Formats: sequence, C-alpha cells, structure tokens
Amino acid sequence: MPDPSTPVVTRFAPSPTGELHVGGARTALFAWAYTRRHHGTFLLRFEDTDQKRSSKQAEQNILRDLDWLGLTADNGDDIPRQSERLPLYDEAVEKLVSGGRAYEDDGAVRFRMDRDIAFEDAVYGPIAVEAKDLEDFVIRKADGFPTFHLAVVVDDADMGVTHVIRGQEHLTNTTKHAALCDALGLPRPVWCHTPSILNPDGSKMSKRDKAKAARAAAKAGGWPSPGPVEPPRYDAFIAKDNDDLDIATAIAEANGLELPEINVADFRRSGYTPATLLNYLALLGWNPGNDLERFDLDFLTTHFGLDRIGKSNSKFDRQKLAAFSQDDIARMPPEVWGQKLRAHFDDYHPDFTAALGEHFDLFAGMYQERSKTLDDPATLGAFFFTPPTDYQPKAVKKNLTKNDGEGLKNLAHTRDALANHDDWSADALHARLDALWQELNLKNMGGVAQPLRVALTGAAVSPEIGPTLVLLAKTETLQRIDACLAQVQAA
RNA sequence: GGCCCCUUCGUCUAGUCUGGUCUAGGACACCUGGUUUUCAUCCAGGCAACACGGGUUCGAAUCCCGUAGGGGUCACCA
Repeated sequence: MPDPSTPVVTRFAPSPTGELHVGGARTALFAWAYTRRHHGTFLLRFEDTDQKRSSKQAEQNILRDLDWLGLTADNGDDIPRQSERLPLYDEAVEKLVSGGRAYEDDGAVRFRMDRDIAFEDAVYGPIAVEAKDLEDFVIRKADGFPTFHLAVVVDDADMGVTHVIRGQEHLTNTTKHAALCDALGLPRPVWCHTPSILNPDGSKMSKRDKAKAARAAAKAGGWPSPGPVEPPRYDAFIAKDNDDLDIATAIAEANGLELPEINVADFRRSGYTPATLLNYLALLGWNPGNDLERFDLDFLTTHFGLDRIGKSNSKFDRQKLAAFSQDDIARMPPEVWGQKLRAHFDDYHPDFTAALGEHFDLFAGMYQERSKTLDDPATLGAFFFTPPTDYQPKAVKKNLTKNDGEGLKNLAHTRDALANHDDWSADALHARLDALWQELNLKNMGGVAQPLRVALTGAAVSPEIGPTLVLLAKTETLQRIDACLAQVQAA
C-alpha cells in the first residue's frame, strides 16, 4: 500500500484495439475524477502488447474520444506504449527467472503461483485465494512480448501509479498482479475494481451487440442481402462466423434500424453532449450519497470518492440517459443550444444545415424544448425538406374528413387566408390564424392548425405553426395545401 | 465444473459498516388527471422493491449460516 501522503497517480490504460467503449469511458472518468479530487496526476498509457490487434488508428480514435469527453491526461503527448518498452519487461523476467520464481516453457516464460494471495480492493474489500486454486501463468510470450499481467505491474510501478482503477473483469487477475508485485519487490498500488455495465437484458454491453441487433433485423426483414456486401461475407455474418461492423451497418441501413450505441463515438453521433453522457455514466455505479443526480465534472472534482462506488453490475438505461439529455437541452441558454446544434449538424447533417440557411436559428429555437438529443431535430424536422407523399389515415380522418369534411373546408379557408397574407413572419402568421378560427366560428385554434399540420407534414404533429410556416415559405406552404386538398378529396 | 464476486421498486439507486427514526426515500419508465392549436414541455396524483429459508436479538433491509439466481475468471487477449 502506498503511503497515504504520497500524491495520487492514476492511469487509464486501454488497449488500442477498437473504439472507446462507454465502460472504458466510465473507468477513465472515475480515475480522472479521483485524481482531480486529490490534486494528483492522471496518466494515459496504451497497452499494445497484442501486436496483431493493436493499431495506431485505434489509438487516435481513443484520444479523440477522451478529448471530446474532456478527460484529458496529464502526460500529454508522452504516452507510453508497451511495445516500446520491451527491455523493461525483459529485465523483470530475468529477475524472476534467476530468482526461481519463473521458468521457461515452450519458448514462453511462466510465473510460479505457489503461495496464497490476499489483497484489499477499494470497492470489493478483502479478497483471498489459496495457492491450490491458482495456476502458473505466462508472463512473456514466445514472440518476446510480455503478457498484459507482467506489463501492467512493471509499468504501473515504473510510472509511479498509486491507484489502479479498472473494470471488474480484472478482479481475479489481481491475484496475479499482487503476486508479481511481491516477487519483484515492487509496491502494491491500491486496486479499485468497478462493476460492469450491462445491457437491459443482463448481457454484457459489447461491440458484439451491434452484430446481434443487425442479425435480428435481417431475420425480421426476411434475410435480404444488403447490396454493398458480398454474399459470402454476408452469409458468414448471418451464420455468426464474423461480427464485421460494415456488414452490421449495411444491414441497419437496409432495414432502417439504429444500431445500439456502445462506443463513445456512437453516443456522440446520436447527439448526446459530453456533459450529459458523463453525468449519466458517473451515476451508473456511483452516487454522492443523497438524492442528487444531476451534476457536472466540477462537482465530481470536489465530491468523487472510491468509497461510494457500488459493487453490483448495472444495466444501461437509454431512456434515463435520454431524459437527462432532454433536461440538459431544455436548460441550455438558447444561444448555447443553437451553437451546439449547429456544430452537431455541421458534423453529421451538413446538407440540412445548408438547406436551412439563414433560418437555422429559427429552426433551432422551435426544436429546443422538444428534442432529447442534438440529433432529434434532424428527424423531427425532416418534413421541411420532403413534402408528404401520403397522409396518415388516422390524422386525415380526425382532422380533415370527419363531420362531412369539416376539416377540409377549414383547410380551404386557411389556404385562401394565407394566399392573401403577405407578412410572412411567425408572429404575423400566428395572429392571422388566430383571427381566422374566430372568423370561422371554430372552438379553438386547433380547428385551423390541425388540418394545416396534416397538409404540411402528413401527420398531426409539428412545432408551433407560425415558425413552421416561415421555414416552409409561402410558395411551399400553398403547394402542400393544394396537394393535400387534391389527394384527400380524390380519395 | 473449480475459484472469486454480486443480489432493495421494471431500471439506476439511498438506506446496510455504527440493528429501532424504513408503514423503505429519490430518479427514469409506466398509469391517471390538469394546462396547451398538435407533439413536447409543465403541474398534481398513483402503481411498484428489501431474492428465498433458517438463525441471533426485545427489535433485522441492516448481523450470522445456508439455498437460489446473476456476473467474472480459469488464453503465449487485454
């Protein structure tokens, strides 16, 4: 155990074999928050001892996502890679071999697990395993690379890491690490294992889930082979012989399916802000000890502690995340919402931004209070650029054809009123329609607004009618009303 | 299967260490009602949990033992 007076040093040590997963993000968050709370140092390290699966691209992506989250490491550009530190591990291996604690085996080197091991975990408490339940394990592979177990122990000691905060899947491995520390004469760090994040069905949240969801969609859709994928690979995918992401994506597109968000980048694309994601993630397994749920990184910086991390796994609830997100969006000053929405649209919906042109702020304003994510306006507002081709039967009946076509008559009146109306501003349009329903002796504004919504959107839902008309512009508005009148009357 | 770990509303959880104030609190979801030109928002209310069985005790969600269920790990992956 490190001296309590020594400064805290933590690290986040992903293996660069893929995108940053939300589970990894939470681990990084916990380590980051703990470090900031104790004015320590938060380090990043790449565990690339698996030569085949590691890539520089993955490193870049992880860096990009950590940066987006705002979990910046203190070692900047000086990020250790295990592949570049081989002599350090060789030295440790030699020491263990010459001390009789490790031995050669088929070109690899194995460590002897011949004693009882006990350690204290900051979350799970005391853990003890007897020697008879332990097996010797490889510390250096035949390719000369250390295994993860040796590398972590050597690196953590070399980097002065005092607290190892990582996923619970390493809890059992920790007996190996403790034994290695002892045999090497290295100080044991404080180990802190965090519970896992699960899918709603209780399975572990993983990249595989995308392939699973795509397979289910393909099955439901009658297994149509999506165009861009060559049949042999597609068949292999369906047979679960591969989980290739590009196939999953192609299937999702062909079936209009959203693949489940798993990686930080997925949530970013879905339109969650880092603040919302981090808040939700922090609460998954940690809480401040009272009813407070909404907080930011500054709060964690002053309140986060290892002692309040729970022991049981938790299921990832997207609805609660969405609720947090909607709430965060609702509370943003309008100009902040506008900026964030624009940045998101620039990245993911550039055509939409271009089409909105000068009306972007108006558009942003009308969707702030009805969006759960930065991406919602793109789907909710899609009707602005694609006129309805058919009209929802229920909406038509309720708002147009019922009572002898009362709605259709009102829609025709509305068309005339708008055609003769020149001030195409939201306020003026609202005032005109407000006057119209009274002229027509209707019960309320719905009498004119609802038929109009059906004509403009194909369904009975839209934001406020004034701004909606402004965005659509006069010509398009009248065209859609005429098209609706013609199509519904003909039917 | 061996070993390790976990178990409070459907979900995330407070409460467990320091038994009584817990007829178990909050949040998301869900349901009902209200406001609203639709949707969303907002407001009011409601449903809903101590996995099970033994013990200890005047008293147990809280302590002990067992059972069941779940997760992890047993790779020259991390």
